Amino acid sequence: MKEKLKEHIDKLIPLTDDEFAFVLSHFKFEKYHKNDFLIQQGEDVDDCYYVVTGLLKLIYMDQGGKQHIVSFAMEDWWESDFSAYFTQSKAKMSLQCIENTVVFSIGLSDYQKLSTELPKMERFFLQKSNLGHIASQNRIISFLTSSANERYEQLLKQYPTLFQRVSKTLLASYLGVSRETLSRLSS
Amino acid sequence: MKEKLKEHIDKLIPLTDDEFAFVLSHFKFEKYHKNDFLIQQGEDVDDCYYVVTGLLKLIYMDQGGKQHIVSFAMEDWWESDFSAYFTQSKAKMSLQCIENTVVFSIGLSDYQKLSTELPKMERFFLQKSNLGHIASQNRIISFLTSSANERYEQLLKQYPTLFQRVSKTLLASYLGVSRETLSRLSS
DNA sequence: CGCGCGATTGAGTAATTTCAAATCTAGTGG
DNA sequence: CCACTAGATTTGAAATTACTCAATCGCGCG
Repeated sequence: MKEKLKEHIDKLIPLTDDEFAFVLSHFKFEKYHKNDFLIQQGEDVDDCYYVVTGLLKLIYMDQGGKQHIVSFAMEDWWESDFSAYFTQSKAKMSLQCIENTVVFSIGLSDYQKLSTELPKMERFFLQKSNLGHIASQNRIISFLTSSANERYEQLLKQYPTLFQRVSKTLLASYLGVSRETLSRLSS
Repeated sequence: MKEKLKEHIDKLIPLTDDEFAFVLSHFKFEKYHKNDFLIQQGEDVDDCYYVVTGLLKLIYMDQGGKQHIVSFAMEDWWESDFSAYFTQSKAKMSLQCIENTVVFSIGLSDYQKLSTELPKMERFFLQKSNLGHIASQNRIISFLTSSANERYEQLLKQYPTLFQRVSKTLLASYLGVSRETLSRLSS
């Protein structure tokens, strides 16, 4: 478990064993079961999560009670309701397990302490944040330029494993179409 | 001009005058005219831009030659094709002036040097990147949960000044609808 | 005045939604 | 092994929404 996190960080910013031990001391190791909530809409967001194994969904519930998948968080992903996390406000989204999931979590004060005390980690978080920003922008581009059908094909190409792990209903909710429409798409 | 940048950074991370002078030495000061390109799709992306005054559009052109507005960059915004910038690859998007625009620009090596030599700035860039990520996610949520009509109203509420500064055609391209459809929306 | 550009309107077509019904699938108990 | 059920998926049909292509309108500017 620890090794996975170390390798993950090392890919961007190589750390010595001592440095990694220091990093690790800021994290909590947690296991959740399918359908457990890590974050509940309307409540405080204490932690940011690194997914070791399992699968999470970040969901936004609209006024009509309909759920929308803002993001899937797979192995090696970092996820939270970042807006609520960084501003210490109530969650606008929920983070829930699709599968049993193992994470490392870090509270905001530890996140900041770690960033300050080990500049390499601030660099790491900066690069991760940039990548997250870029990923979101690519999703926006796919909404702007592609039909539901094309978005579906892009998703399958990019994350072929999702196909086996989540229901079509959830995929539809991620793509922004009704489950009936998704069911009628080609391929 | 310099004062605007300093105030902007100070809002998140207060700097001494000496520190700011050091920061500023990494930036270039540039003026562009309406319709000028700061970044051209397919070419190298040398810089990231802070908009002092003016207005930019970040556009993605699809296979059919249709332009899509990924983002407007107004006063105090940071913009670039971040993917191409950070990975030193060719631009997938163009950045073009809607109005005459004044910017501070910074090359990647200066960005990295500055981040390393002045940790406060790495902290600043991290916070900015987080905010950018959050903004993109909110835009995704509005695609998932809202009709074209609602997205239009949200945009007007959030950036009422845009309304006077850009053509309806561009607004439509930002919202992901045809200009004819936008023209038929209420309000 | 007349040109050009952006915005609007009209009409037909295509895509998507909604609601309802039918089908499929996996797990359970007889 | 079969019947049964709950949940997910698919299909059908009507209604809505958005798109495209074309024509028209409105206005600023030479």
